Amino acid sequence: MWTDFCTVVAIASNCICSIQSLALCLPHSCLCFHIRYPSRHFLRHYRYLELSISSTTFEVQKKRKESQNPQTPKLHFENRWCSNQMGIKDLLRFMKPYIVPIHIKKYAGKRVGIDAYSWLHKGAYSCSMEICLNSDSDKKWRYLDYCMHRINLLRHYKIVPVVVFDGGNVPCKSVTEQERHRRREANRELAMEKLKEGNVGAASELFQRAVNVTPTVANQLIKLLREQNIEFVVAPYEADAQLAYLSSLGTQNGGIAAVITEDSDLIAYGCKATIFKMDRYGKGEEMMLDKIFESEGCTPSFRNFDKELLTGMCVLAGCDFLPSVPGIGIAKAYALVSKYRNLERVLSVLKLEKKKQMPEDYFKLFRQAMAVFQHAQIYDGETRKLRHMKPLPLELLQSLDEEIDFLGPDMPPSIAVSIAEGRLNPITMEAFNYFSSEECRQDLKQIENNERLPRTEAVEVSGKDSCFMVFVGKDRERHIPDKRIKPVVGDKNSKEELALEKLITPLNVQRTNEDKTNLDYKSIKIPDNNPFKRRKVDEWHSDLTQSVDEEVSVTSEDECEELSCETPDKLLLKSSRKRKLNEALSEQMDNVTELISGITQEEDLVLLEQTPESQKSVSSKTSSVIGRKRVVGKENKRKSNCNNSGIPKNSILNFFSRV
DNA sequence: TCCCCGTTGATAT
DNA sequence: TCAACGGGGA
Repeated sequence: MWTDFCTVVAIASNCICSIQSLALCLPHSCLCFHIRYPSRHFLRHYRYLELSISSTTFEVQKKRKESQNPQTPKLHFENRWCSNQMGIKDLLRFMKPYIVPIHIKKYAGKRVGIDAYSWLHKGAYSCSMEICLNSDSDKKWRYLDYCMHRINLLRHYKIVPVVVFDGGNVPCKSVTEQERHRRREANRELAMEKLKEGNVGAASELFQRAVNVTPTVANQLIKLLREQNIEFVVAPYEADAQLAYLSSLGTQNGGIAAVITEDSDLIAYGCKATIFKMDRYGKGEEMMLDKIFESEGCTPSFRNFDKELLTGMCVLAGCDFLPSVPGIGIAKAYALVSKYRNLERVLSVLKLEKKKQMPEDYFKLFRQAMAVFQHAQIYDGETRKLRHMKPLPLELLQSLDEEIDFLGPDMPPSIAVSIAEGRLNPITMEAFNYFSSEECRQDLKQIENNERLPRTEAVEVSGKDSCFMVFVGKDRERHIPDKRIKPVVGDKNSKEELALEKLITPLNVQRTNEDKTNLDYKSIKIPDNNPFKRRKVDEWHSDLTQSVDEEVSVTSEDECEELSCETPDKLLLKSSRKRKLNEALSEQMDNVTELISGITQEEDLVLLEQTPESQKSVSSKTSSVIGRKRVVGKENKRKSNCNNSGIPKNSILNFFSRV
């Protein structure tokens, strides 16, 4: 409503207004916005747009910066209720006296939480166009390299990374989320226009603003983490809340010593130690909560503050869940809280001072925002259930009229577990395919060939007293670490299958284009991008042995390529020769082939045993061994690929190649 | 005088 | 995305 109103004002008054303000306010449907939304270059050179309206069309004239009249009346657009603010406004600047530069090695031997989306977003900048266009280029996976590079950096310093992903959207943040989504979409459309015009530079800048890190994108990282046995959890809602909760736990209970993030919200959540702006070498800025409350003679002083007052100050200054009252910034918020030391009193004073500018329901919204920071829904890894960070006191419940859905709706434990373990998309509630990328590629090939393919689907089964998830599809048991998630065995008349009424994902669902290309991450193996050039001799040695193995793998790859590079005629001739040879030998070699198939199955089993769950260490030395195993595994899989392209699986050629 | 808030250039990816 | 700067309202 507000944005529509602003647009009407802008057009009706035939005014000249700041183009950035205009961009903030114009609604999605406004043609003028789409056509004239400026590129950064445009913004630098043409500061104002003059809007005039003639019967049916808009005319937009550019005014050069140099010729602008400083007296030009500007419409002041406030779009406060569509906050694009990330975290608490100006909090880090305000807290500067308490922020100290550190190196991540300080946390050697400790568990450190990571806000995964902050890294995913940064990583996505380098390949934003590829992600937006869903390109087939390998560049699309750069964001994974970025994240794994930093995770490897932590592991290098003997830090145990605990990666935390965002889950579903919290209802009270939905306005902010919608606004962000709308801007991304607008930028994407403009980027496409620029691309059509051939202006790749402008398009790429716009794609950077359009890139959206979806749970599907994040799930690619989850797959890598799972393969490397790196601890991760998908929060039911806000990752910040989950991280703050983990930071409140002792190390023995799965707690973390610090959080690496870019979001100042962690301070409002009461996180004990937060590291901001960690760079590629491990340098960052740290803020310890205890030091804030303890330090003397430092301004601003928080000696008389407690966690609640600090959170209150953050909410007053404006956060993702509630924009600030006009005229109240971080400094005013601090002054008020410091003076009255009671949030209710601060609100009463504020109401007297800012009567006109304060929304009627500000008190309620303030309490809700406070409740999000103090009582957010988090996943309890021990009980494997959702719970509140801090239990909701009765008084608070009463003051909120017992409406607590703004914290995010409750969900059955089985769904919470599936989300936390990265098997269920927390937004669409569709099951992720969590096979390895190689298997997915095989599946996709089969889909492309219109072959019938058993799929894995998450299905909610409701009983009288229980609700649990089942997974239907191939290799079920192997991929289900959660014992409560029951595999459905292929008996179509089984009771379970009859009960599959509430399908979370329809069985005939097609994989989206996004899913399809995302499954193709060819280097799902450990990205070898450790930034440290000086390494020990034994590391060089292990690298050398690894490189020998890689050469083996490259050779087999070359062989495959050799096959694929043949002309179709030659290939046909080759395969027909092989087939004839097979047919001739197959009859005589029945017993042998049975033996081979036995070997194949056994080998497959060996491969299965080398699933990531079996890896017990994430140290660099072990990972090189794991890497070696995986290379061998990869080689085997490649061989099976080659088989698919021409040689029957049980053929004698297979046997000889094995020997 | 204080400090909110819009603008701008720099920076990283 | 962030820090710095300056205008302008309180």
